Amino acid sequence: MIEGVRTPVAQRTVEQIKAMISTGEVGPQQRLPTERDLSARFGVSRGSVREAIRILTTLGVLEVRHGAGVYVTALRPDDLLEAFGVLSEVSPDPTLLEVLQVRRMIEPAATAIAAARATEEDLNRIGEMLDRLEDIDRSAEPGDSGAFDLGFHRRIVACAGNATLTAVHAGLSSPTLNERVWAGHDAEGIARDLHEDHRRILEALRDRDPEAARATATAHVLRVERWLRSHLRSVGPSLDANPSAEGP
Amino acid sequence: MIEGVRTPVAQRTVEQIKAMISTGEVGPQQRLPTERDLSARFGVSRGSVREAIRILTTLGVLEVRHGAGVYVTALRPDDLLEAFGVLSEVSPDPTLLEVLQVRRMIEPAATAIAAARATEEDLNRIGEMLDRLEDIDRSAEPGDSGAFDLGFHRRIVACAGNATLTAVHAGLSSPTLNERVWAGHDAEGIARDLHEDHRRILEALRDRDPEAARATATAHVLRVERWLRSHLRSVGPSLDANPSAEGP
DNA sequence: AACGCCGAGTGGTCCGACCACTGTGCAGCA
DNA sequence: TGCTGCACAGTGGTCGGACCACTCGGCGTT
Repeated sequence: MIEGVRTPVAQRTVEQIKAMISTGEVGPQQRLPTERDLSARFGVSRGSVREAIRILTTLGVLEVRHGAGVYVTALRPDDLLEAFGVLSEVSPDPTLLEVLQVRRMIEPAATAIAAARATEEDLNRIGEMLDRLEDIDRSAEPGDSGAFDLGFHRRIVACAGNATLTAVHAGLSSPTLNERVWAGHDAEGIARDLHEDHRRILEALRDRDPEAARATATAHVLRVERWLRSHLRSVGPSLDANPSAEGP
Repeated sequence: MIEGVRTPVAQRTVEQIKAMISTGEVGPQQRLPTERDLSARFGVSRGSVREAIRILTTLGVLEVRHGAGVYVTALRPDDLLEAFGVLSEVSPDPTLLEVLQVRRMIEPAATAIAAARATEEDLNRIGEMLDRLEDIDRSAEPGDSGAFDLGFHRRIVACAGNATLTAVHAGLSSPTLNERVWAGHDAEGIARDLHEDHRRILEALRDRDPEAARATATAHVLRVERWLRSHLRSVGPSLDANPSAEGP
């Protein structure tokens, strides 16, 4: 008997709930039966149902509203790739280099597409973000500098019109990663270079020039990558802390 | 109390466990205190601790061994991106096109790098896999055809030597996705084209020609992408995004 | 008609008990 | 002496019930 595999109850429950979604018994945005009902229906304890729900919530498939019920998400890529962020939170430093290398593959391509697809309004908003970013940095107060840098790149990628791409890119460029890359290394003159990169990227977008967009984006990521590589050895391996309070 | 935000206990526990890892109290591969100990230490119930552990397990940070204890994983990218696969399991069909578009960005780049880095042994194993794939398809038995197709591409990407890239690519090319793309559409003559693509890619790798590798890989993914696009309409819209983003 | 209160129902948390599995050390055997 | 095998203690896995915190809709007041 090869048989004899004991599937954990919680795991089995996960499959059953996924099945409910696959078969269409509950569709996206729709409400699931109550924990107590599911418990009775599957013949398992409520605690096990809760663990299953926790798993699917972490995976971005379900969404729990206290006092209101459990709902299936829209199942859009940004829902399902939400958990992606841990990568840049707990990974050892050398992995950050790998992450940047992956960004060097997708961000230029995305920027090139954005050059062809971005609307005037998109470009204006990207420009505004860049203005604010430079204002902040000029005022020598590195407050949310990273947040706007992030916003700049994300908005560009979003212009490519591919939600999956946007979500993957978001996972590879979390605030935590940015923080870890620049931790304790403000200025050093590289900020000016980065701003220049940003301006060139924006120009390429305004020119509707995909090739220029690709090239400038590549150069930008490459600059960060090289900077990080040269500064990694001096700090040694570490796992960053992360008291990240969720916003929206 | 200025405090007004009520953080769920389980969520807080997740942060506390992550902190234990961040501070180095427990390192990769090491064992965590028992659920009961953590329960006492954090002043929360064992059930809540379990939910927190479930979350971190889903994220690939922890690993549970029944009867032996809870361990921190190696925190390698393939651990942390394991959950990635759900994307291609529950996503609506249109998302599959987006996924392929992302693959079109990273797979050619990865193949180009592989052309420069693959060892002789790598190339031989890739070649063998291709032989088996063609054997299977020629025998008109589409059994594990998909598995070998997957293996072929994954092995190439692995040659790029970037674990993060490998993990991301794996998430974007799961068996489930392959299955969904080709479901019920064996042959149709496209199989021959795909094999030809594969051979060309392998030739480029053997020639150590990154540009050729990039071009052939792009052509290959593009072929799949176009095929899928032309076959998606025939099945009609499945779970497409809906305009009902209203709150109750 | 508009506002505000309240209660039923939902998820959130806790407790204590028992089951299933693992690893280890001791006892028994060869 | 050396190995085998079993029992035990400790761990995660599951269960049931109880109570708390929150949401929401309906009912009453104004």
